[in-house]
Amino acid sequence: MGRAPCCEKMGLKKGPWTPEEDQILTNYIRKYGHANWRALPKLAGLLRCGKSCRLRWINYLRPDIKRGNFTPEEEETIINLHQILGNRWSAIAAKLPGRTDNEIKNVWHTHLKKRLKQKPNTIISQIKNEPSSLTSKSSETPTSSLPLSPQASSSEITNNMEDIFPEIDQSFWSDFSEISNELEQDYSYYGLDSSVSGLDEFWYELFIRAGNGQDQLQQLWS
DNA sequence: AACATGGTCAACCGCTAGTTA
DNA sequence: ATAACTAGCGGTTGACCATGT
Repeated sequence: MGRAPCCEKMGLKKGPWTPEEDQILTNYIRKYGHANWRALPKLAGLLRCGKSCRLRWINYLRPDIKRGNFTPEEEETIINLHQILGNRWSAIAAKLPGRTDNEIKNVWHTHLKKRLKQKPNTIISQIKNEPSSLTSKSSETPTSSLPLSPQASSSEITNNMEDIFPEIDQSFWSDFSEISNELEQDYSYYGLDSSVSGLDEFWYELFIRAGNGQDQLQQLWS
């Protein structure tokens, strides 16, 4: 499979965007949309590659972008989701309307990672002491009203996670479903307790086991 | 005032998955 | 089936700015 050539042709501009370029790109997309990023710069009259245009639009020019500092609630959501999803920035961004994966990634590396390093046990102890708090805060849905019974099996949990995190894209859930099925088939191999009875305990078990066998878990998520 | 250092964030790079011919 | 291509993702870089010495 050949690698797509990008920005290799001489004459294409790189580096920071000027207000004029922003204006041209915004006007073009408002008028014609962005069905084909590769063709767009030529059609719009920009000396940029399609990739650069796409990034500029998604991370900066899109009208629904929320500017300004992250709220404590947003930061908490990022921390919680990162515990579950790892570095799946686009999946985390899907849970935070108006925030981009790039922005979340930057915030994580510049602020949140350090904060967690200072207090490494905060999240796990929060889960352990008050397991329902994480789920209800991050999903804005009270645990009691989740579409799960306290006796839900892991497959039921898996099937209902799309309702709990509706904005996360479909591909993630198909991956997750596959992994969860494998887990259910061989609980003992991964060291999970098959008597785990509900969502909170399921995640708690998973986090605790991740602490002891992170390699196995990383393999599962990769 | 001048320089060093560290933090922030926009943008780029390289890879993969999905689509099309 | 497979080669060519595009879109999207996560990691990394580098310019800029603030702060410390």
